[in-house]
Amino acid sequence: MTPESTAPHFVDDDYDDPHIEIGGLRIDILEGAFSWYIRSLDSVVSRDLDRRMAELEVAKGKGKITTLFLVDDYPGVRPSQVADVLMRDRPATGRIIDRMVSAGIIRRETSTEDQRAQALYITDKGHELAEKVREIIRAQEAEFFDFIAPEDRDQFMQMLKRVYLNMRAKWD
Amino acid sequence: MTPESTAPHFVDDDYDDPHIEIGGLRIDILEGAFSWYIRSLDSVVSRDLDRRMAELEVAKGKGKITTLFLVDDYPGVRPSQVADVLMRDRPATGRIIDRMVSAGIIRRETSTEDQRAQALYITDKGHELAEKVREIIRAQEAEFFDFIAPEDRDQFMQMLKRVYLNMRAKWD
DNA sequence: TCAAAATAATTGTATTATGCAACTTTTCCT
DNA sequence: AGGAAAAGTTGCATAATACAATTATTTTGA
Repeated sequence: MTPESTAPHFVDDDYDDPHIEIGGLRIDILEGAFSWYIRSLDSVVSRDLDRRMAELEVAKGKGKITTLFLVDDYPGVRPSQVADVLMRDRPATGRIIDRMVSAGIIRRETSTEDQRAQALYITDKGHELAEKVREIIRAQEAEFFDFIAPEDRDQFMQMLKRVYLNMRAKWD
Repeated sequence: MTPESTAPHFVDDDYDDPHIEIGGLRIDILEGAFSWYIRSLDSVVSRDLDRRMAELEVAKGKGKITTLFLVDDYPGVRPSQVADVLMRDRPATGRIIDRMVSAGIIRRETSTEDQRAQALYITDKGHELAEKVREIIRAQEAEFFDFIAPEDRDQFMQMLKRVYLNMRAKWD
């Protein structure tokens, strides 16, 4: 989108500095741990996302956005399938769905094939919401990760994807 | 540690597959968003970490581990400095500290130079705990990210570090 | 065929996080 | 000295979160 020349460049950062210093404190111990970076990045990204979506019905917490998109894309999807994508247990998934149903975003029906199971459907309101949320996420990606140069962008994305897939494999 | 040849290799994965499929559902929409991967990875990593630390006083939630290490490494560090590292507001940080003080992990004193401020110190119990936690994190890193080949490991770490630093810059 | 096992989802419980706004106390600045 | 700034605390409203136990339905298999 933005020409590479105008965007701040990834390589400009002192990325090869062996230690990170914050307010005079060197946080050496924490470095070297993937988990620490992942968890720190998550805080910032999630908080920013919450702010951008503050007025929408799917703000706060992890799972609602993915659920919204899944139901929007797969009419009749079942809670257990959603739980599987979310890598969360069914109670947690069920409560996410509860709230979304109360908000009139999705609709719950009993599956015709299996009386135990439910089939989820998006409502008109939910579909509109999904469009808004997609736009917000696009905006966040553009504004928040703008410092990553296009080449590095692909590489970082591929790495995240690999780690994600391997982590899923470990999870199942 | 483990020789490269025995570890499952990073490059073996179908990392260049353009879409990810879970239980028959293609989650194309979610791909392309850094935030989605970061948030998903966080869930898994954090949950695993919580399990490993279930019996310890710093289990659950983000911030306690970093706080523990900071106080252990920097005797007299102030809550506001901790909040700065955590990128969290002071109430949140204060409550983390409250619980750690109650648990006898750290000690709170009024700073001698500034009557408004506090100085935090680790207790013997806290120091022991820090050692245990360091070991747990080492174990998690080894077991959880074992599929990343050594070369890729450095690369991924550098990328995370760059993104982290840029995100901090945006935050301040 | 019918009881046991597996599967789908809900409910209950206890703990914790989270962000924001309002407030107190102390220090800094001019 | 007087107001602004800074360090922490408290209150409040929402919600997430994991785990155990329960109900209802379907599948399995002897």
